[in-house]
Amino acid sequence: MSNPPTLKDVAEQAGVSVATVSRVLNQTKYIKQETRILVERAIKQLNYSPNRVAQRLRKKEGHRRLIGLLVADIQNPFYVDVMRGVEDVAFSTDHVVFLANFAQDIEREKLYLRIMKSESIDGLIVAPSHEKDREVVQLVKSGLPVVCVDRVLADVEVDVVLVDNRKAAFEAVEYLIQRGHRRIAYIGGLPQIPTTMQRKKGYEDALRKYAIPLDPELIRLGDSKHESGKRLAAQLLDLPSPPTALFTGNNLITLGALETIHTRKLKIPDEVAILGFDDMYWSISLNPPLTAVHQPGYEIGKRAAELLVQRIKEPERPPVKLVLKAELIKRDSC
Amino acid sequence: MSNPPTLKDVAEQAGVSVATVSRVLNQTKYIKQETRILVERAIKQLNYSPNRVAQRLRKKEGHRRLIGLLVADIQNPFYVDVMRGVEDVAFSTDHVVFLANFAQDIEREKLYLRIMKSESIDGLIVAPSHEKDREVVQLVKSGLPVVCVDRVLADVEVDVVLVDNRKAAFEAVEYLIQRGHRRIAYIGGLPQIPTTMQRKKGYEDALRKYAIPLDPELIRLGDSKHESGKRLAAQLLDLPSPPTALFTGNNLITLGALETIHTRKLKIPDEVAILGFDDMYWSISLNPPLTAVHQPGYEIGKRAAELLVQRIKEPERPPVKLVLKAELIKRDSC
DNA sequence: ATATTTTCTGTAAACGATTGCAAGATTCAA
DNA sequence: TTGAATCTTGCAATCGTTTACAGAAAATAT
Repeated sequence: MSNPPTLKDVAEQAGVSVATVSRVLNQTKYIKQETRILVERAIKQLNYSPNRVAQRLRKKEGHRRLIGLLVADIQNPFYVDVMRGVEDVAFSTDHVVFLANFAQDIEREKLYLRIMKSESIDGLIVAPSHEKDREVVQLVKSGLPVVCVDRVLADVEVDVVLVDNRKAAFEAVEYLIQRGHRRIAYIGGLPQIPTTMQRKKGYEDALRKYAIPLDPELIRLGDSKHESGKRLAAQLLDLPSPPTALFTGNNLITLGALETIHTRKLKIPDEVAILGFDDMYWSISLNPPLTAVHQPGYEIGKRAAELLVQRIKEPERPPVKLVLKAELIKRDSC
Repeated sequence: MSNPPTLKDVAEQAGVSVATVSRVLNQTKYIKQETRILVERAIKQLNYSPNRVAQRLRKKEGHRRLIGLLVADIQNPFYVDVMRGVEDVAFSTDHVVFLANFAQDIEREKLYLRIMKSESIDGLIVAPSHEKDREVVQLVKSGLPVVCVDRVLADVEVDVVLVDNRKAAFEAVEYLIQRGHRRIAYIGGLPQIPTTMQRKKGYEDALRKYAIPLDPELIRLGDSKHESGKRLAAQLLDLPSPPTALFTGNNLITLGALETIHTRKLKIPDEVAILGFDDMYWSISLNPPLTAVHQPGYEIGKRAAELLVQRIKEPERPPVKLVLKAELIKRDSC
């Protein structure tokens, strides 16, 4: 109903000018005790709090900064961890995060990028949907502080935080081979996502090292979501000569594949083994406890946020590539 | 580096006044074809997009609206579903959502409410941390369109979307009793959260109906997080006369309790049964497939967003309470 | 031909804050 | 008492938009 009180309202209530009120709020020196008290009382009476929209418009160097966080899929627990990391840093460094989820949808990503830009954010953390993502590249070039997480950007210098996906995938598949598997399938996500291809390369590296022929039938790419994991796992298991082990390219795919295996009442790992990229904190409660590649999602988010905060302060610092360690957690699914 | 182009830049480039550019952008009639083309070309050349901060400051009505979504815990898959529901509606009705997660921390909730308010959002969807949440009540009273999800607010009229928690809990516990359990424990979340208490009441209703004495030892409230589920389950299992079944108050608690049970290598449901409030789409892949109360999280979010959009358009509409159906999904954990 | 209506465009005042500048009020020294 | 130095405040411009108002140009009517 009634609009929130403005500086002007406070000024009238206190009988001073808006400038004075502003100065009280911004802790400038040279304010008489009396007026300060007067103004503070008025602020309390009206329950005034400054309009950040106006502040952002006016100030170049605002106090509490706005950082955008654009993630690929909020349903994926990995990104939830990233987000928590970002948020904790933001909170403790007096930043606010504007989160958007584009659900692996390129159109939505574009829209949100436009919106973030025009919300005049002070910096952006993003997992670009592909290496050449034009919109993101343009944003970087325009001088906006940007940090990429999980996925890299080609042809442009930018801070990035991720794990060595190829190596992690290699180690995972090597482990499967060491456990005696020869027919190993890879279920990946969207082909344009850099991690999908990096993990595929790691998978191929491992097969090559052990001289296992690559069977294209055993490589299936989907859309990075639960449903595609379910569907592709079913396709693979229906093969005349089905794989004995599944290497699944992300959390959601893993859960989808598990669902297929369970509805078919297959025994893991005896009838089919599974190893997932991305761990979940409840992996131990899955049936059976899942062997998985653990990416430090929270850490990734935290580091990315720290880099961003730094870059906002010091825009000319040369870009950094931070490669964190991924770790294979051995449990009982293979 | 270079600041983003403004209306003024476009105007200069096109050789017209800023007003004209603005009119082209806002599709006003009375624009000559020639100038329109001129302006559009300039816009494209400069890759201009309007500054929404300035727009929000200037306009009261008629641009892409900003709706705030304040959730209690982004790690909880239930809220992720809610969020997706909200986001889908927002997207298709030309709204933008500003998401914040207060991680069950009252201080953080307060901060984010302040921030949302001063970001001049057009409406808010929130899961208040307790019934009398002063900040939220004040926001409602100030006339800001607000919709509560999952949790109610006392003493104030406001749109709300939730399930009948007491009834759902009652049915769940009744089911446990029918399966032969007599010593049933309840592990709840934070005591000040309305749902914690509603579910506790449902639990007590069921015991009372079957004349099972209430043992206060068997009721444990924690902080709604994974870790507390883990810890409280351990306490319960260490009791001289431990419960034969656990009724867990939310997703994260359920996963925590499962972890405890699994690290102790106890057989579910023979040695201890478990029934969780809140289902997860991968519940079937848990060990064993989890029996759980399914709340329609996506639907809750969707309905809440619809109500909010409606209320923004028509602020005087009387408040609505939408009670959706929760359903017990019977699997193998009890 | 002029009068009237309809198109088109620019000027300038908002929106709610911050801030350089200058003037008025105090204090203090001489 | 006077002059300088130090506080304290208000005026007004500014950030990037939208929009009421008015004036100019074109189209139409008389």
